[in-house]
Amino acid sequence: MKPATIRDVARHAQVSVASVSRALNGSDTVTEETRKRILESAEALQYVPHSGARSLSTSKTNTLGIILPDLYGEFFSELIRGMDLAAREHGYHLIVSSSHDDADGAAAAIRSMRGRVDGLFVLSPQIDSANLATAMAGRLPVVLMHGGAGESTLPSIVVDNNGGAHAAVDHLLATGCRSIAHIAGPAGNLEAEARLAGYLEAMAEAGLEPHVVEGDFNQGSGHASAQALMAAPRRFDGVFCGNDMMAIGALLAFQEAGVRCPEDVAVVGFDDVPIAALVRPGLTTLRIRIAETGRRALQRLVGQIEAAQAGREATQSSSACEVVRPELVIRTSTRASVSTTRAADGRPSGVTASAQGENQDG
Amino acid sequence: MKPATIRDVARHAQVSVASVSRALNGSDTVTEETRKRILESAEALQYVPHSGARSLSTSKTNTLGIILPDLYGEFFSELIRGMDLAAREHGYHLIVSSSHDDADGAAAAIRSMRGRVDGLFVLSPQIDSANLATAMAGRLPVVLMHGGAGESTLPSIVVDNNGGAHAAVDHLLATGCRSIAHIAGPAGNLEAEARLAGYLEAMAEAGLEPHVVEGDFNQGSGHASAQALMAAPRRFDGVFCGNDMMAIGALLAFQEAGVRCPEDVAVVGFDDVPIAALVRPGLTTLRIRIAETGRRALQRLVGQIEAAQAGREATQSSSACEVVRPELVIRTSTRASVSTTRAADGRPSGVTASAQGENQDG
DNA sequence: CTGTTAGCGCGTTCAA
DNA sequence: TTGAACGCGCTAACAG
Repeated sequence: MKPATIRDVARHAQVSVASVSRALNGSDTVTEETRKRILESAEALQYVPHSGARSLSTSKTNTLGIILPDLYGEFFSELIRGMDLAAREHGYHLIVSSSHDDADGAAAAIRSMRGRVDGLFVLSPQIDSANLATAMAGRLPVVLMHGGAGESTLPSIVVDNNGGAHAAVDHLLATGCRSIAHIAGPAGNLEAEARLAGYLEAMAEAGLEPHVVEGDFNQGSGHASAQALMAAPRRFDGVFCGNDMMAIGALLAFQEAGVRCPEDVAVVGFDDVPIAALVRPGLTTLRIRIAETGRRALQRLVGQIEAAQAGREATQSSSACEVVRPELVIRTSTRASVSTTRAADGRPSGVTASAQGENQDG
Repeated sequence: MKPATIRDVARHAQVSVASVSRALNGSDTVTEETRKRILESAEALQYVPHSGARSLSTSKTNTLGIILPDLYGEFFSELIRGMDLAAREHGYHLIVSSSHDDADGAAAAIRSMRGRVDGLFVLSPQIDSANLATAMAGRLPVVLMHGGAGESTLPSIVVDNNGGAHAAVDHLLATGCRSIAHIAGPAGNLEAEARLAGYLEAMAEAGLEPHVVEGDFNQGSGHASAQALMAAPRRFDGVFCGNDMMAIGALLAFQEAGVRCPEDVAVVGFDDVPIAALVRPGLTTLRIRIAETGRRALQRLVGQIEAAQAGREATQSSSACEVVRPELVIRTSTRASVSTTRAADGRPSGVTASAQGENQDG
């Protein structure tokens, strides 16, 4: 009744377990005849290697863990999708652990990964470097993917939120907006704070008064924040939202209130999740090639793991902080530009004018 | 340098490994004093139990596997989200294995799960019962979640696709449509085929000529199919799409072509993914409470596992095929109804009139 | 109450 | 080329 083990196969094939192991793992030197007999026995017994046991003896799980924060949405789906695609190319499985609203929870999740994974992606913005270091007793390879740009010495991939926010404000300015509000992400979230900081800086540089309402990165809060904005005495003709989901919520709120977009108010999001191109008006946003970033993160983690297995340290570049520069994608939620936009780094940006027809992924 | 093991802790605390195990697992009888000493040693050595090793000796991984098909999207994201939430309540981790476009790939993925998980969700519509049975050597608890309604004796959760399709056609009919086309999902996909069959039946019952174009469940194919529909000589005033993503693609295609929805053509989708409520016009669709279905599936799988650990068979109900009945959600992509709609099972349906204001999830 | 020992299923030396 | 024995890290009997 119970699944066959390697010893069952050995007995059936009249050989030792060592030979079975060798034959099945292809590598070593085995007589063609005995190998054939072993394979037949394995087939007959429907033998399937026990990954757990194998992991224990090889100290290699071929599994990677992902520590996610509480909030969910298209951003993380896309990221995981990109990672997953790359993972199977490299022969790895993915184990996800989400819903970590607090730092302790995330730390516990990280600890529970020991002996279960070969490496870890940490996406929880709540957990700070100190807690992380404590939780990481064991030198598990890791790739950090939460906001704090290079504040840790661990390998990481971060988005240039500040630059992206600047580009958003610049674009709104260039298209004629004079009074730009910001619907921010939740306080305490590093990504949200960096985007807010970028907004404040850009506004200060332009000599404009900032106007901030706090949301929580979910679509509902974007809706509510937009209503709050409309209820306030202060006028505005442009809104930069901390992410796309809030921007979509805002778009709907404006629509319900009879406020036209982009004529009356222009809206810019952040992330370029797939939905952004599907709403009307199409959402102008800062594109992060999400799935590709996920793929890239996976490559780096695998690189670390392989390096650790072989030599000592990973190649120099792999221990650095890689930064992803968002790209402004102009759709119809903002008006036509009247002057040249500048990229986050000051050089001419690769601005993408996105046509209506882009909505074909098939 | 290497992580501390239980023996390091035992040595440090001057006790045996057994005592350490007992102290850490809380259960047994240990003197308060020695327990305290052990905990201190564990703390000092930053000891973290090795889940892999523990799994091997307890033959319990506390991990559940999910075998996903190739296509990704909001539907699966939502489902996984629901599962994940429930999983951590039950103390389980989730390991995902996606991108299985063919039956062999899915079977291989299932095999590779041995020794890695305590149970499995199979969502790949490509794998048939025969292959599945072969791959499942080992009596691993499983919950099937692909279209084939009850064709297997394994526990499963299936959507009443046929009934949902009937409801969609009935609704279009009730709102005055006379010529209803169908954008179908990919051939070979059980869900897609069941929805197509339901459409064909309902059309036949109404004495109408069917009109089918095949898509692939992605948004792009919905866009292309709608264009194909418009290019064809045959007129139509309603479209039932195999899923929401294709419906959204179709919506955009109509918009681009200047065809008004719902005035010129009414559109109905299937699934009620989160985006469905966010596009304009709001998409009328058949709601599957996706996250909740995921939660339910998890409960059933855990129920099976616990039953297998304890007694013999799971409770009778857990080995059955549970069916999820989609609920018609009327938004603005279809016109106002002029007569009463009937539910899939013939009784008055719990039709939900969804207001504009529903777009607040916060 | 605690320590010793035997597996869990597999990879991998080391002899033969 | 093959086999016997050990170890991966931990839990669970069985003694003491």
